[in-house]
Amino acid sequence: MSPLSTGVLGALDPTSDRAVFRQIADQLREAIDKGRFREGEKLPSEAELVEHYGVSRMTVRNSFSILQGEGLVHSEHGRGVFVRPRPPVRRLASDRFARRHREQGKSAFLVEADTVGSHPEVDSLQVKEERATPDVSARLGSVRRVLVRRRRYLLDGRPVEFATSYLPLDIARDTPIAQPNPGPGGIYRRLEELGHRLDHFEEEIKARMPSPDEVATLRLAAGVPVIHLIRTAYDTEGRAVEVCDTVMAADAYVLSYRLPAT
Amino acid sequence: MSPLSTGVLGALDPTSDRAVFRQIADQLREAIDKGRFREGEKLPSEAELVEHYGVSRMTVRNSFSILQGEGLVHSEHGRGVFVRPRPPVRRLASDRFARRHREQGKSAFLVEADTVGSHPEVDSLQVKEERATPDVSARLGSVRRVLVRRRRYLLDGRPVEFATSYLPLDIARDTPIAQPNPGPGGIYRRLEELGHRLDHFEEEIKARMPSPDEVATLRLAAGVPVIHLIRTAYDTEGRAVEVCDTVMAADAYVLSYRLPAT
DNA sequence: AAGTGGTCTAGACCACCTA
DNA sequence: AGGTGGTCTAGACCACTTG
Repeated sequence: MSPLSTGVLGALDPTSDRAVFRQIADQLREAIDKGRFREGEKLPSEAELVEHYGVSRMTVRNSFSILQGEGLVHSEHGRGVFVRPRPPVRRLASDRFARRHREQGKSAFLVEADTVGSHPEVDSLQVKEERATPDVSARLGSVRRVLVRRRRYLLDGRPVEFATSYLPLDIARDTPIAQPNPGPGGIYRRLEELGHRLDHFEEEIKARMPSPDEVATLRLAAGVPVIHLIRTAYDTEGRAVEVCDTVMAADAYVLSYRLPAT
Repeated sequence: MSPLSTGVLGALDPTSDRAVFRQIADQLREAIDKGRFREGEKLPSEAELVEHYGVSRMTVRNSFSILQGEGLVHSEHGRGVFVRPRPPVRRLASDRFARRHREQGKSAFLVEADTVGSHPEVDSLQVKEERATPDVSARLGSVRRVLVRRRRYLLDGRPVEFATSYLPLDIARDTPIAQPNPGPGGIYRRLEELGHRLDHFEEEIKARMPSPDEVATLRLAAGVPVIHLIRTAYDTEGRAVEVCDTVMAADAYVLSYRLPAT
């Protein structure tokens, strides 16, 4: 409630063509960018900004709404509007499916979380048989029914990724892959034990805004896109043996790939 | 103005806890998802929805604002609110930097656009020397000054990507790379001619909402994230010879990568 | 109890587009 | 000219958080 909390903000330019609520958003954005408001810090309240700029409350709220859409701030009912902190980031390296990693006991997700000191969890585990969607069927080579494995990954209690694997029934039915816990090394190691020696993976990446479902599942803040990754695993005979559809909170990931120049 | 244009929409549930503007957004979203409103089609006007639901205009506008944030619709001043059409997508394959492509005459962007029948353009070309930012310097191995090449790529008149390349001065100064048009095969081919045989590239990918600058440069619609890609090129001696920082309209791209399983 | 953001109303004037 | 969205006001009541 300090009268100085708006001290870093300037005045409006009444001669400008730019809408008032955009000018206010511009000033707040600049203040955030310049570090005048730090991560996690509370911005001036709506009432203070109404007072400072001499505008109506809806105008101030429109400004906040812009910044929220840009993912710069988030609001907490009854508490205030805060500069959104950057969450810890999960880096996915291009060697993450190397056989040497599979040959260790734990799954890639758990191993990696340990090395960065985060607490990993997997929940919403679901394994069942379903009819293949046209897209999955096309990727797996005209398969009718598939084994589906869904699971959600969390780091330090925060959901970061929701993944769904699809495997042809003739490969996966009545194998450890159809168990909720497929055992050490994960399903890729089981596939190799079943004689499907893995050759390579193909990953397709898109980014988009989340659906309301995805907002709920990943507990996404406003202004956070998702990375939608579809990976297909091929064995040495050129057969697609798994499709994995993954939706990731974009603010929690950096993907990295190595490309040959030859 | 047809009284039937809201025919696909239901009634509000006054007993629901869900805010009215969210209920309206839900109904519109569902209608769009089910194809009751097609791509590019106009939604009922604000006035019609005010009439249909018996709410105030601001409430209807809040609903539209949700859908806009999700990238589902876009508004045109004086015309209406429309279902946002999905633009044509540019697919980037993981072999896009293979030497065989460099050895052809044209740049990758132009070749590829031709094959999908789009009209490619490059503008805002800018070449100059600058001090390296800390991040670029770290990636290039403690380089102080760099040659900077900026350019914007367009497909069929639509900006889709804005790229900035950084090269160490000792490599690029007084070479064709410092020319606005570096010649056939692009700067990667020039680098090889200068004795820097390329070994591999590393790409780092993030997704996030665009800054206001990026919205302007790429003419992004509301609710469209950007893919931020940073590529580093390494020569056979392990030296980083170029860093390319690229911001792409996420709705215009699918990236694809091949990962080894070994 | 006081302060905060969340929702909603009922107006107003403007700029833009189509006809 | 009439319809459309863009901006803005001045209220109101509510739900949530904090002291």
